[in-house]
Amino acid sequence: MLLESYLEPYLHEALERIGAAGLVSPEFEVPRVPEHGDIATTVALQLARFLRRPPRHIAEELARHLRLPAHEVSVEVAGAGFLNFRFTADFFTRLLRHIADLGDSFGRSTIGAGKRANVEYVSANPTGPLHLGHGRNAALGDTIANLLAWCGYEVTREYYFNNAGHQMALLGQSIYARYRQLLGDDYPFPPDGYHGEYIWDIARKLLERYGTSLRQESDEHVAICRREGERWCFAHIRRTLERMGIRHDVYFNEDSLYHDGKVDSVLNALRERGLLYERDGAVWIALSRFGRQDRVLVKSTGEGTYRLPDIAYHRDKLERGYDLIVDVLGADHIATIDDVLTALKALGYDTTRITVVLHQFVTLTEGGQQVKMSKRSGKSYTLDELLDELGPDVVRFFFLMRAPSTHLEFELELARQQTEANPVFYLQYAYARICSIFRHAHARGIVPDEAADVRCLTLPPEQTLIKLLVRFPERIRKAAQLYEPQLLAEYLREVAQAFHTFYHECRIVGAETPEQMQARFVLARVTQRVLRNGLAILGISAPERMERAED
RNA sequence: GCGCCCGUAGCUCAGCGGGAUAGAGCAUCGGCCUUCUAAGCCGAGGGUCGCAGGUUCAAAUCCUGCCGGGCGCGCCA
Repeated sequence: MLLESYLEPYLHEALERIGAAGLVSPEFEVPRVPEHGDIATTVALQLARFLRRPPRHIAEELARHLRLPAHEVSVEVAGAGFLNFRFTADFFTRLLRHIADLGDSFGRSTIGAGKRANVEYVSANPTGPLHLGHGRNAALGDTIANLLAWCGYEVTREYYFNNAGHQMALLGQSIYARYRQLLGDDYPFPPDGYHGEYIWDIARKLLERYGTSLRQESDEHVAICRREGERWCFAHIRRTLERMGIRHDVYFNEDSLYHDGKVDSVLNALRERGLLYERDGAVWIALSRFGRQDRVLVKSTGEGTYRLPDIAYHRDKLERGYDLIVDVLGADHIATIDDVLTALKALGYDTTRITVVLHQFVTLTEGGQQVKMSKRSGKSYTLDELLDELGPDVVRFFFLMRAPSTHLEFELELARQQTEANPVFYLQYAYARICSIFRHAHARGIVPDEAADVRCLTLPPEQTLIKLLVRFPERIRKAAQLYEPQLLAEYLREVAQAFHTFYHECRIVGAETPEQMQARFVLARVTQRVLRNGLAILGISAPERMERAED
């Protein structure tokens, strides 16, 4: 239970008694320093201007009229007019008992119960391997989906697969050119073609499978290259994502929007609303009516621009009836996504169901110097190379530990360190250490009692840890509602820290009494669950043992 | 030129639905392993929260302007 919701009725009552009910809605905050109590309200400060009285006086009067159960909570007036509440140790141990009984459901909420959410992420074109930016997108999207699931949403994880259009044609042409070059032909490479080494790999595969039978240039042969290239790239992408523990529920093909008539349908709908016009042989959408720029939807060649299927795709997601649609996009989509949303709004859709999570770019550094190219391949770093070098846990954590809206500097030297410097190991170590305690107890024939009385946990390290654990559900909810996984990462660091401190000051096996030992087992068990489930939401493994690095 | 994001400790960043002494990690310095994993704990130093105005009882947090950095502004995706 939240301390706020516990206090609200008492506070409301006191406000009524002093004739100040309904003037403001009381704000609560968790004080930065423990001396200021467990939770504070600034309601007296908020009321000062309405009551035209010094806030300190209002606070004192409120304190006098608060009828709090003394065995649970006390109040004091402090500073300019804060009301600081301090709960008793007994109150917190009862909360601990409660959350221990919740087991693995502790942390889950029902704010999304009965609602369906769709989270679209990665959605990279199948024209090559995934890079760093895709990695950040993947980690963010997957974690946001996990967070929403913990809030009770029924979550669909979706990948929008851009397999129509110009870029794919270019992929086919690039592969075809390499294929011909492998045959020794002096065949020109397309000017904007894909230069990566993998294009040669695909061409070699084609050579193995088709021999020289594609040598005669034709649309059909280039189409074979395109198809094989798409298949190769997509398989590659899926493998990379699987290494990060990511699997989508739905792979939505862009070309299906054309085949199923959804592109035509959206064009018709826009035309009916008078939002389309022709100029220079192209079809434009009149977004300038909504304060934006007009854009081409159908090129004079008859091809759609990428905006057209994007609108059709988002319309399709809206039509599928999701209560919440989340798009995780890189900063380069800033301009276009607003066009899509504006068009959908013009079609009468409720676009407030769509939330766009934009993340900024990733720069890779090593010793403070920007790394553009991989030393191994000489090409720009791929996500696979990063996973090879660092493993999925470190990669995911580094992508998640910063707010999406900030530029992310991925420091290779720090990430490589398998020791104290690396923040991800700090969390995993706390978990492994707890597991070790239970192993140690088991080896000595001690059986932890899950239902033990925990009222004796009144020491500062014990109380600090309990107070932190209690906040787990609230932190998940906040991270989910703001789409900011780093809030959870930071919280888990605090939990790990509080546990390490507790560990150093309080023995479990070897406690003063059997009762104390059993109570501390319960505390360790709840901490273990919070760490395991928190790490699972971030998509990071919780190892039951970690070998100590050699000095 | 326009739009979005960022400017907080030597470095990387939390905090920013306003609140009481601005935090963490790394780096630096000093303590702690006959006891459940020292990948740990305890402590120290280090800040005009880019600058200037404004709103407020109260601004790192909200508003405006400026300065600095990133990204975007195609009949490319």
